[in-house]
Amino acid sequence: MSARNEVVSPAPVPPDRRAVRRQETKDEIVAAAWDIVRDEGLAGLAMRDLGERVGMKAQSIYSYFASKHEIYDAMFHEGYLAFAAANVAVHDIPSDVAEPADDPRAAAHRGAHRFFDFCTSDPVRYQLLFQRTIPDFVPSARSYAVALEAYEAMRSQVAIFGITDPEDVDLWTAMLTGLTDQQISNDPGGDRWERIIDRAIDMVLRELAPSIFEPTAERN
Amino acid sequence: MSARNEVVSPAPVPPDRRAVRRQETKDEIVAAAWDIVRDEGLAGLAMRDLGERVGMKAQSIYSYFASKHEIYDAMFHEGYLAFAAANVAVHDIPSDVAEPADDPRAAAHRGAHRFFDFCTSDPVRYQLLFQRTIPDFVPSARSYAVALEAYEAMRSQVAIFGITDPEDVDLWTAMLTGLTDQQISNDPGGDRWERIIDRAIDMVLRELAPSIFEPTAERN
DNA sequence: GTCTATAATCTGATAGAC
DNA sequence: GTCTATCAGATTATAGAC
Repeated sequence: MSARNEVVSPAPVPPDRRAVRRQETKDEIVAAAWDIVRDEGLAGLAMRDLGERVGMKAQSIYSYFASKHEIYDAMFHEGYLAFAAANVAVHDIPSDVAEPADDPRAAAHRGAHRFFDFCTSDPVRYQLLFQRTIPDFVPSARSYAVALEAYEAMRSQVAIFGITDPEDVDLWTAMLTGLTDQQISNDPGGDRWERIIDRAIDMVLRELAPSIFEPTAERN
Repeated sequence: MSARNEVVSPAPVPPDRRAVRRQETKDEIVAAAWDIVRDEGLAGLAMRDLGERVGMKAQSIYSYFASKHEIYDAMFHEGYLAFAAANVAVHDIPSDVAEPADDPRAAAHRGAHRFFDFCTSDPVRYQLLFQRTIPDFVPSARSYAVALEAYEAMRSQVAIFGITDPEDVDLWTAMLTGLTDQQISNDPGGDRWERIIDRAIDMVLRELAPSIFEPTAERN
């Protein structure tokens, strides 16, 4: 990331302190943007407010981001990195605790709750990442690549449960986003749809991977 | 559609022509607002553009609506009326054609497709009615009542399929909005999730109302 | 009921001094 | 890298003439 070394001191890998500092400030700006957006809504991000929150004039932000869209893009990028991390984390859970690590049904339930929690914990992020709600915003190639990676991670994730057919994957995602969406839109802060996740997941698994429910299921 | 008679002549109930005219103009403004919003996004509604589209100055609109929010509210109101109408329409379909009118499974499939079509045919309307995306907008009591009515209509609708338990209804709505949402967000204009509606509905019915699938199902 | 005029404010973005 | 100054325009909304 900060690979450009401008001044090479005696060290082998001299971190360009200029670039590091710069990146820190950019991160700080993006963090402030998230704060604002959570308060004012996704469309309510104004350069003025943003500058005020990081302690500089709005115009100075243009030293770090060429436009407002570039800030949205950085948020999009960051959001999908977080999403991918949340999904991957499903793997490294207890390996030999209560439930066998390779119990696909338990893994499916965990995965569903992870996704649900990730989305409902930050509705505005959900809006930015998964709904097309900012009219002109188109993610950059770099950010879009991260989004695709995250989707692929999810695909390989559900493949563990035995869901590989594209239509099956679509049914899975529809069920999950449906629960999530209803929770966010109709019971924000509550748990009305969270309560029925396990039931919904079992229903879907029974449809898509019934072998999971067989007494001594031998996968594949 | 154009059922309102403007000139009544010797009729017993003289419609206040002033009021009628006024209502017509209000309807025209709201219709123009929908046009703009479909082009520019829900947040992209500007009084200037709105005035231009109906052929008057922006300021004149304030003779009809006290604020921009009142226009959003009128759209919300109109949208839920349309939603209720679309749902109710499920009843009066073929009564003695191919499928028996009281075949709950077929009725469920029809209802699902109606909802799906209603939503995907106008994503911005979907956004206004079902997602909280305009930060400050809160529907008026009058509009909210219509929204509740529409929800109740949907409830009595699914009751026909044998879905009455609140949690069951929530699972039903989650599945439907999930299919809808994925279609709008990830394949706008396509049919990737539309294709799996019937399968998804059967899956849900098998979970919520399995008796439907019994050879000679006697309901209740 | 529609207009002109205008208030009062916010918008994203640029130029150039330091 | 941050600032001042400023552009060029948008926004919603009100006052008051006609």
